[in-house]
Amino acid sequence: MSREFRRAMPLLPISMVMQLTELTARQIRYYEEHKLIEPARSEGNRRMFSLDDVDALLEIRELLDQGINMAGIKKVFDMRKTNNVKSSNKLSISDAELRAILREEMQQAQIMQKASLRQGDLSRFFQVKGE
Amino acid sequence: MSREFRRAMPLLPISMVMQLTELTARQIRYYEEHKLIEPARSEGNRRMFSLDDVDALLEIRELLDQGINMAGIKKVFDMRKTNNVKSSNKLSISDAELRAILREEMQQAQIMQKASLRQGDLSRFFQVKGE
DNA sequence: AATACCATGTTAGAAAAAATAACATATAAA
DNA sequence: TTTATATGTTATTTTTTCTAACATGGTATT
Repeated sequence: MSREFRRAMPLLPISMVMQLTELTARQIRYYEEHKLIEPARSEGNRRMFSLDDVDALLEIRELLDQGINMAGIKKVFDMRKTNNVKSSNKLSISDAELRAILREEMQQAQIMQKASLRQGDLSRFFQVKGE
Repeated sequence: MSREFRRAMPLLPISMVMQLTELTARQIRYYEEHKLIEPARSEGNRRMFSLDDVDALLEIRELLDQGINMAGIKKVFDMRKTNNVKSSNKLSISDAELRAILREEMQQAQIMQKASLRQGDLSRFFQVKGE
């Protein structure tokens, strides 16, 4: 419980998140606008991000790199959310479904050959899920 | 590599550290002046604190609460440092864990102290959207 | 081809946070 | 009492972040 709490704790200013995710402030705010993340706000209205937020942003970046657009990313996030509710644990069926959606979205997106950066996972810096 | 690296990573602005430790900015800077902590600096010269820094500050606060003055705290810190080098991990690790536990308990206490929403755990510190 | 939309860049102006530095002060030590 | 400690307070400047608006290159649609 407390580990989850820590990961959900809003601690980081946007500058740090920019560095960790290699996203611009504009992008981060845009994704918030589209409800992909919902960072907390400080008293003075500054966004404060949790490690969970950073995770989400890293995943967004990864999906973007794969040529998936906002609509697709939203779908992926929604599916993940509902899947988590149902089978509170790891995937297998959900994984297959997810791949299906990904393929679909990738087709529609006419992927261009972007050198696929390997996913910059938070595990470089933080304890993730397992530990 | 990762665990220590993560905990040593400078992520937090001073405002967060103030809330986590319940120390004033003045105090935190004063302890830095006395070399009890050495937070990193951002490009623009802002102090960025690691979780290790927060740990140290929590311990400082604890010792202060016990009536120990700066000189005493310095000594304690020095002893711990040399102990870490000499008797390697066994002692220091358990000690770090102890502090971690203490911190968790504090957090838990803060949670309990207030019936809160899932993301509202820190709502005395932050204004969370939709609250 | 022309148009519209999407995701992001850029810029301006305002507000908040944080830095340094100086001076103030209550308590403890000498 | 005088001095030293540890922290408060205030002023000023710099950095960071915010919102909002407009700009733009690439896709998709018509």
